[in-house]
Amino acid sequence: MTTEETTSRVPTARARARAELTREIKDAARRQMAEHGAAALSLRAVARELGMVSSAVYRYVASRDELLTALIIDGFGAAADAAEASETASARAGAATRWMALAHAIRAWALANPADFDLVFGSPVPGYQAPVATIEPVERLSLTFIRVVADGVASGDIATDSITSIPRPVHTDFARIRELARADISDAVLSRAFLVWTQLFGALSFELHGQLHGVIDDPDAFFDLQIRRSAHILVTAG
Amino acid sequence: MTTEETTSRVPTARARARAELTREIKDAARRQMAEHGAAALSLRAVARELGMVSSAVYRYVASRDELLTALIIDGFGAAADAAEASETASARAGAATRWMALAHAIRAWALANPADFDLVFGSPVPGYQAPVATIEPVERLSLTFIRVVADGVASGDIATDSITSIPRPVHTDFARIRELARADISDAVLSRAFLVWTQLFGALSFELHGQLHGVIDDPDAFFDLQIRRSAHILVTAG
DNA sequence: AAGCTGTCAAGAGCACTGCTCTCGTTTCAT
DNA sequence: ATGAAACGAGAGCAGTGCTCTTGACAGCTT
Repeated sequence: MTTEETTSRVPTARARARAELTREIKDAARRQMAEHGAAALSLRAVARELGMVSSAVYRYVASRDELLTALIIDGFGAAADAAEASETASARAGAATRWMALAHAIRAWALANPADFDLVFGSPVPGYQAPVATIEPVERLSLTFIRVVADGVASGDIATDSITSIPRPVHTDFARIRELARADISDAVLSRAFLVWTQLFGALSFELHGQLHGVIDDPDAFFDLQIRRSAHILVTAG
Repeated sequence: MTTEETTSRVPTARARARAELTREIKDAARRQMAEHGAAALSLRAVARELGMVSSAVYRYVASRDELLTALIIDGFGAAADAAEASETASARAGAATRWMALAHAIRAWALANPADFDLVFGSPVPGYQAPVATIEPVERLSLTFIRVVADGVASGDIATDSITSIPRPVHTDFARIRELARADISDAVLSRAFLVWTQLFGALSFELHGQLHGVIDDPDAFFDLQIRRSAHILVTAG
């Protein structure tokens, strides 16, 4: 993080020790973040856990924010990876099936890494401003979804109703997305796609933040039902 | 908060001063929370703003968490109030119209009080655990929504498809909600209601957390479109 | 009117945070 | 072998929530 690697072929003992320690710091930070939340991540606590003094950690990590950023990129990259894996695994299936697989993959990741989820989709940590580098994995995740939709449209799985009138400014936004994703998805379908996409994260937010407590006892079954409905919405002309 | 009021009819000068200062503390805290986020709320900063020393604030507020709780209840009560107001204002309209009005009211509140939104629906503040008292306004908000749905079912605005098979555990959960809300809403409709409800908060979360930046330039138009779609989903049998 | 009681603002202090700087030491490359 | 770079440790600054003590004052009772 702080310094440049030497260009020697064989990594020196120091370099290896450095890589090792950097990894340990990230691991400890990840553990703490998972346990006490991202906002409570403390460099001093990380240092304590590793049996070193706080200032020593700064040899490996420039700042708390930089560490946070690294964790975001790693953690969220994992989400994008999981999504892409589910994508390729069900690539031959219909659009509805693929969407459900994708949604379940994202949920599994979110349940396993709630802190990462909050870091990207939740309220931002007070002093922390997520740098541009963090949007790359988010974009990858979104594009995975858009690809499912585009394929569904191409294969005819997703009905393309043209009735719904799309307001002018939204049409402009949608046109840009089409261009960016290089996918020919009609405004109506794009709007349905946004609907199920935001619904997914709304449902995850509710589940992760305990909003379902005392209301829904079986979140798994509930989520599955919800996502089946959303798949139907995505596929069927409204 | 800390001490008991005297039982005298006319409030003494001291009691009035106390009430006044308590209000000022809450106001200042609310301002700070709106500006820097809930997690960054600092009692010392509040004290500074009011020109007093930090320890003096503890005469009026037991702890930072208690202050946070008070702000949640107040702020979220406002949301429930706004929702109920929109409810009574459009009580004679159809279910779709009422739902759209309710959604817009909730969005308006969320945009005006993003910190409160995060405090209730976002990632919890590190050390803070929301006490039970805070769920009362949340429940009020949910019940307002359920009433709209129940009325829509009763009036025939909301189609009651019975085809969709609901898993056993979810059926049990739904039955309890029916009983709790004293509303006769079929499983299928209830499931649709959950869908649009979570979609609403997913959309708000995306908008409030900047997830739409560079993607959607006109959030107002976009939200309106989304909520029209969700109204259609709520009303139409899937 | 005097005195007692409880409330008040203020300050010092504890343990914690992120972060910087300095100081010797160790390691590596030349 | 020597000089530079990297390193761990420690002190220190400014900030946080919160507690305890102190001295001043208001309001009620006698």
